Amino acid sequence: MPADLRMTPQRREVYEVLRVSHDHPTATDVFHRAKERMPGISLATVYNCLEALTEHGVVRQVNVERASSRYCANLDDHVHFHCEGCGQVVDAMPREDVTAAQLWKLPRGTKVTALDVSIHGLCPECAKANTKSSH
Amino acid sequence: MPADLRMTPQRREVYEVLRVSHDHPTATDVFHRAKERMPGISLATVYNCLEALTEHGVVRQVNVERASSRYCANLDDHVHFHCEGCGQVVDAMPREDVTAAQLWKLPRGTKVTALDVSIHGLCPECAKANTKSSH
DNA sequence: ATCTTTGCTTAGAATGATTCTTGATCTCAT
DNA sequence: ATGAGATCAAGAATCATTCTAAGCAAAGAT
Repeated sequence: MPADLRMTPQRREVYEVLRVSHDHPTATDVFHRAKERMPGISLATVYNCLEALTEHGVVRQVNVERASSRYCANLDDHVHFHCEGCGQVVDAMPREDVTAAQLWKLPRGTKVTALDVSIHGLCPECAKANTKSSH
Repeated sequence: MPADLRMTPQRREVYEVLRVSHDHPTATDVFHRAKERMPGISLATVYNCLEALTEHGVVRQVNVERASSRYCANLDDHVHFHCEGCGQVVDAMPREDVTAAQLWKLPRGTKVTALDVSIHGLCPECAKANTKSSH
């Protein structure tokens, strides 16, 4: 945990919710889960905590299209797969090191700081259901 | 142009604005530009037209973090580079065919329909300015 | 130990992008 | 022409998120 991030009870709780959740909850989801153990916490505080944690690189913000941001405590290098059937978001690990500059033509002198990839499609369950229902 | 997309004057104008714009305008940007030649057009109509055009695959919606959606008439396979310095969004073409399944581990049976990549960083101009100012 | 500064939390208001609603208008096949 | 189904415009509504103001709490200075 970064030294310059003051770990208040609220921040600790928000982080703990994310640490044990593997479903990429939204701020509201986090709020409801945190509330179970810390009934006084407010949604604004959850937003503040998520912002502080994100800025300090302790959690990742995951944006899918225009929907509410989701959050994730998995800091390993990974991308997100969004199932268009059931809406779930799951992590996908790279097969090997992938860098943007290797894969896309960028003007000479461009500095890449982050590569943000979302894969859209159907998870195995939805893909199967889809095949069956379509004949 | 898809046969099942009725090309009303408003849709034609919105499409035309995007065709001649290479700066990935937001819905509001498109609204202002369309208004110059079609003063009666409303923002709601621009949103409706953008939705219709997007659904028919004639334009692409580009989402950058939580900011307003941007739109783009470039249908070639490409990704978007976002400069954190000046905020511009530019297209980047793939060096060769890139498929999600090749690069990331996905559960067996996953069906991929779209790969959405945003590269964040500094464009050559901002990168240069940044280096200079930092010493 | 108390004062002060600074940052955190809270509730509620405000913002801003987008979507919805309604009634008018248009298109096109019958 | 006529009627069904789209589309348009204006404004209201929604929803995620951010801002504001006031109270609190911790860390350091006196």
